[in-house]
Amino acid sequence: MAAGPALPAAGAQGGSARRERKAAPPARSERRARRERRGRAPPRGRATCHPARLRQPGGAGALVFSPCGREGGAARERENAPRGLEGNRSFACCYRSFPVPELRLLKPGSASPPPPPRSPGFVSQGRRAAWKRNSPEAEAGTPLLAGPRSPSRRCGKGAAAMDPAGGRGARARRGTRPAVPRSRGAEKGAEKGAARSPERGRVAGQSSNGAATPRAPRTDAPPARGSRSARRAPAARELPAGGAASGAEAFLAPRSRAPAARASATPRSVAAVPDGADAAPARRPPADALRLREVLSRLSLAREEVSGASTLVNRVVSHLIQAIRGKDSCFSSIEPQNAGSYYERVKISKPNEFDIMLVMPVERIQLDESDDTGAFYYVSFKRIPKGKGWLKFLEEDGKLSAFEMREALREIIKQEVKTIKDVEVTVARKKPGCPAITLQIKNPPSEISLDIILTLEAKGSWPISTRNGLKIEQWLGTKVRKNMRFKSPYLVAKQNKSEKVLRGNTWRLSFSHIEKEIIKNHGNSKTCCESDGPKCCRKGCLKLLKYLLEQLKMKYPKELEKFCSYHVKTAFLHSCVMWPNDSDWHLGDLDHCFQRCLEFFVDCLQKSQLTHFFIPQYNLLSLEDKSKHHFLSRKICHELNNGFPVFHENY
DNA sequence: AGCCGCTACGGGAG
DNA sequence: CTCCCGTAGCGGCT
Repeated sequence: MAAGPALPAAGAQGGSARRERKAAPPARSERRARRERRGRAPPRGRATCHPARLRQPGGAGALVFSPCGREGGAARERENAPRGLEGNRSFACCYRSFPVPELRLLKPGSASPPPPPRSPGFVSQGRRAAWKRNSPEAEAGTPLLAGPRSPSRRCGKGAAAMDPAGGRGARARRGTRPAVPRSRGAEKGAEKGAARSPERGRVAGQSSNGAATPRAPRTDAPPARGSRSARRAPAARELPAGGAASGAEAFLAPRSRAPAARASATPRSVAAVPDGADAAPARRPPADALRLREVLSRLSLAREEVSGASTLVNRVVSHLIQAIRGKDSCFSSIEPQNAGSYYERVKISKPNEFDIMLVMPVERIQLDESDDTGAFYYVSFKRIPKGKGWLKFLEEDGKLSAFEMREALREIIKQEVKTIKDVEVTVARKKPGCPAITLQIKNPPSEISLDIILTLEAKGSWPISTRNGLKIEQWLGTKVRKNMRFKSPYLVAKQNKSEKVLRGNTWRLSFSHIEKEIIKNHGNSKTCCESDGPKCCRKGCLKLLKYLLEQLKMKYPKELEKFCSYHVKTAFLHSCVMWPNDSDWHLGDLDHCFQRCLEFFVDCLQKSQLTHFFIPQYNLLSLEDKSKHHFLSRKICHELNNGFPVFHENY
């Protein structure tokens, strides 16, 4: 992107009325312009909405899906043999082994041209400031419990009266004064907040006292208003004939779509012809979609719980970071990086598990594969960093000992948790082979589990084993993929169990930071799930997948102990690749999309083949556990064919 | 140059 | 809609 004073901000280029409105305060637009001149990406990199990005699904995604086998061993329908993958190497390469969905691709001539590159978009750097802000002092005024819930959902006035004290001046943030030039020290507390731009959270014409302008209930499809919708129209017009339905949808088996389409607020054409006998087992009553949504709503995190848990976790983490940095010169450069489902916003049920990576940048290291998975490595230094205290973690052969490093960190943490006041924290017992140091934080009446993961940021390019992974070109774009691969790969201190002698010197590649980025920016079009953009059900599907596995694990703890949420997350990411378009994930099609993900996962289980999303040669389902994979696949099929009874069971 | 206070904004809950 | 948390950039300060 050429820099220059005349360069329009990405948001303006995208033509979003909302963004232009947001850019109104002079201070901010000036900042943005300055940022652009300095060649930086716009905040969060999501401001660009290139009409051509909203292309028709010519790349892939059109499919017909047969239901999986029934409980009891009915043969799976296989009449939709894989074909049509030619013309799309990435899919052919990675997904040819999935026989059930049939990817019918448009001919090269009819396919849309490759999408224009997206703006870099991923400008992430752990910022210490954020962590400092979460210090106990900053949190002191934050009440753990929000005020009583307003009886009405539109709680403008009531909400304005809620908890006037609290962290970061947020309560007063949406004042009505225009943005004023910043001056440090002069504006504290409410003043500070009042100085903020009032534009956010308000629509034109809304009264300043917080009373909401009456409006129609929200639907899945935002009404055509503002310039965003208008600009989306050309892209829609590019779609193949078939009205509002995308090219992909035109191919979709109508079987289980009919109810979903009814649930969708967007009028869409649905093929009228049911597809024969295999339709029966997976046909869902129309109420299914509603029930899944009801399940989803049960899984959302309560605000008070989030508030309480995040306060505790942030307090503990910021304390530990300060202490660890000061204790050992080797760890002085650690940066916390939030990871895992809570920070990906796909945590379900309770905010009781947090993952924090403590990232240590390391330069000039050499990675040697420790086995043929392509995931485990020995780490050694090409040149040992001076004065950093690394020597004590090196073995005789020069390999960096993951075990020793983690133990050193663990010792520091064990000492430090004792000094944390007001919060009761204990270090959990070691779990063999687990890269995390798990802290238990008392949060009566329950506990929060905080996983601290020692992570090396291996400055340099990704190992060769990842070369054909991350096949997101059709879904997120080639530029996004390139930018992601520009980021350093991470390594976590994880024992490779396949080693004959466990010496604790192997490190496993970790892509938590990339996964988080993908899940937070999951749309094929950049506006997916933004407040004015179309909502998709990708996250909903992932949450349901996690919930299903969680529930089944509760029901069959012994049989399913080997499965973890990373399996379903991986299957989900593959699903996103197979159905790359936002039109494949309409919010109203939740049940259909969820089934599709599950059927893909079941297929992986039946074949004992679930490819690591970033390391294609790495199979997450080891062949030794075939019977367990089949067990889970049978249980999932049972759920699929019976309306997910396990969602309504309590364990 | 790096730290840190501040502001802005997205996303999710209610 | 508002509220709140997480995230990220700006810019003053050291």
